[in-house]
Amino acid sequence: MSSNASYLQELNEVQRQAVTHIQGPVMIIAGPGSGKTRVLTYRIAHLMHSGTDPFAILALTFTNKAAREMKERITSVHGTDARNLWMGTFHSVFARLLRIEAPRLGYPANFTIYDTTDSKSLIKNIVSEQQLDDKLYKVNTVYNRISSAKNSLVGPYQYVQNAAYTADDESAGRPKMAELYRLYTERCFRAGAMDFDDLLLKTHELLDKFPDVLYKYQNRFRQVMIDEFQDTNEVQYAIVKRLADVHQNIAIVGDDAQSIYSFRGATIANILNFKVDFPDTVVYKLEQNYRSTQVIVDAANAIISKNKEQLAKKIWTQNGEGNKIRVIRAMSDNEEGKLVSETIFELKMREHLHNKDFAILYRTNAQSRAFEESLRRLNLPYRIYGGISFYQRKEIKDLLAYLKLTVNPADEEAFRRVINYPVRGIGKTTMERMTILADENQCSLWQVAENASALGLGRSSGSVEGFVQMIRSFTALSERRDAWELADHIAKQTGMLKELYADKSVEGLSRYENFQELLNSIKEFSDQTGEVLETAEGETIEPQERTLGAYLQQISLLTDLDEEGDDEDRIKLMTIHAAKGLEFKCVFSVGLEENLFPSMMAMNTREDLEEERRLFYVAVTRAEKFLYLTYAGTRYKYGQLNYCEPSRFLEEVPEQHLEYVSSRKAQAAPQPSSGAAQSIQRQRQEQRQAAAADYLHKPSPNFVPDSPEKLNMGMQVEHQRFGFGRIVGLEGNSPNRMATIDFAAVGPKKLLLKFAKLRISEAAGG
DNA sequence: ATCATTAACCTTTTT
DNA sequence: GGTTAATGAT
Repeated sequence: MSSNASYLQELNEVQRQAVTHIQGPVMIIAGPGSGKTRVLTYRIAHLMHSGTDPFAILALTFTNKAAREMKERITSVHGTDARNLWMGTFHSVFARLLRIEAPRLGYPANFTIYDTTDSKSLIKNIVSEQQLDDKLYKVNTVYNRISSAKNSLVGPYQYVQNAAYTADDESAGRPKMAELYRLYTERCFRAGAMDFDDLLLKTHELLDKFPDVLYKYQNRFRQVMIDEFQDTNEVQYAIVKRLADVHQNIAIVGDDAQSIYSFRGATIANILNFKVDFPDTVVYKLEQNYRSTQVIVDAANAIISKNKEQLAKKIWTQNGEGNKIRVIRAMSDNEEGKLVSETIFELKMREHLHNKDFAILYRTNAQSRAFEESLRRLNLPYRIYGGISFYQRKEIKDLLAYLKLTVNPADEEAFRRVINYPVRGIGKTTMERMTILADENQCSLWQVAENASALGLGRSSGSVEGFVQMIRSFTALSERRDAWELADHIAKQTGMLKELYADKSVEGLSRYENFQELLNSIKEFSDQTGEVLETAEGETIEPQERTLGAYLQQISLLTDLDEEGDDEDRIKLMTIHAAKGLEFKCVFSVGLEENLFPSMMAMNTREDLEEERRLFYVAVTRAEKFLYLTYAGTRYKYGQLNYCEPSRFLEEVPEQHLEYVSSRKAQAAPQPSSGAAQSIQRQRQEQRQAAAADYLHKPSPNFVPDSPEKLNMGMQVEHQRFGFGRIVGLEGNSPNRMATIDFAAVGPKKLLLKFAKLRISEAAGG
């Protein structure tokens, strides 16, 4: 290699081989913490370093965040032209491709992207229009059925002819499923809309139907890389397989042990097929873990070894042994929250950690509330990832719907959303009549609206046509104004802004703030200058085109995991799924109970259970230094109290790596070795005793912490939890100034003043 | 046609 | 527990 390729020095032997092997198919099996991202980024840097045009490199990830991170790291290793890479999520890259090629398939270039909510709302409409029983044809069922068909490359036409699908539907008493799929597809098409799955399915269709298009992209992308390959589904693999078919330069990176998305169609078969489809594949295994302690790596290995289906590999580490994994049992879900928060509070001080070093990982989003409450009570800053995204809020979707209509008036979901918001007297009856008319004429609702009076809509014609005029004026304006100016105009013109401003309730205020935040984000987008770039082939593309359409596309593929704020010093709360690919100094894997984790839905087949176990493996391997496993004895579900059994997964962690904690007092208590189940029994008793003997200090009713500058040697102070004590030592300078305080109840403790909340109860005498 | 109260549904996991 | 569709009153 050339002498200035100094970045190769930073890699171990296997990593270096994987990075420098740039001809032909490569499979990189990357265990947790094995420097996977490093290998990916350095490989791309190396490609460019070796003369590959960045425009010829296609790099696909599953999250925007992973893509963004990689771009940043490549830029820092290699230089500035990382922005020219075709790098992003499967969905965003192919949306971009479809933006160019969609007209070939009869879609407008400015097609709308339906998010899950849009899709489900459309399905709901169709089911009711077809006068089918919505208890039998549940929205979620229909949606999932259609989605999984799409992910398996089965279109509506193939669906009817596919005995496996139709037989399933028949036996489930849902013979109309195929018809619903057909209608749904048709409606999306008429609305000029693609759902998430279409972005993949239509890309595949495009490459399949048009040899010239296939040829174009096969030759454009001379290097293809895929991250988290174990999560790819059938369509995704079919697409990349075709793209790499000619040059065979394809590198996949993944870990079968971290495959946790089979519910979304991901299939391990892709890893097996890869070797068949690309017979010259060279495999590299990254097995050294740089992330976690010996104890954590050992425990993770033991857990995953319980699975039958897996590729052979042995993850090892040179890191120190580290602390034992602590198991905390709480009486209830609320106490679980309290114990976790208190443990964080304490550990943060003892180990001088930051908030952002902590993560609370759970199986379901619904579990977040107990932690949220207890963290707030202790004044610990946190951030919840997942749940309702910013872009899912009503006030946000409303404005976005106007913007979408401006770009693509055929968009049915956007139309329905704002046709009567703010109220303009177009109600249910009118909408029903319009829906029927659209169906009779095989056209969009918009086209019906355009001809409202001609089609005989009667009284409402006036308001409907007024609406049409308004949207047309927005479209006209959008040609002369940027995205922000238009959004601002719409907000005022429609009266939305006024209406939101008028609502002075707490929620109303927050809705208004969200609305402003959206306007700001549009402004930010508009203010960035667009750049027109040229490819090696002399073709012009505008990857950062600052149009309204581009803005809408970008945000429709955003998750709230992608939102800013990674650097903020907050405790992170998220599902284990969302945590994949991340690492934290200290991880709490919570809710380790039967029927929750493993989930009740996932205990029917061994495959399901093994996926849950891989999920547990992912949770455990997120931790660098400290790992806590917690569970509760009772938990509320739908507001009903349920008794819980400890998860079977707890028993799969080798006993010698565990330490059972009943309260802060009992932390150091030695445990004679015995079965995990027995220990859990014992823990139950200890917990009860500890609860009775809880010495915790109750802060004075008017407890308000004093600022750290006021503290001096010898002062009597009160701490929220440790009670009263005297300052016997002060060291360091702000912001890392520390005090040693001799507490009456718990003895001397060293506290970081930045975090400790202390109230001066009595100044030092003399 | 709109607002307010009631009933049902829900929870895996996400681009 | 909380949201959201369906019913009923103005």
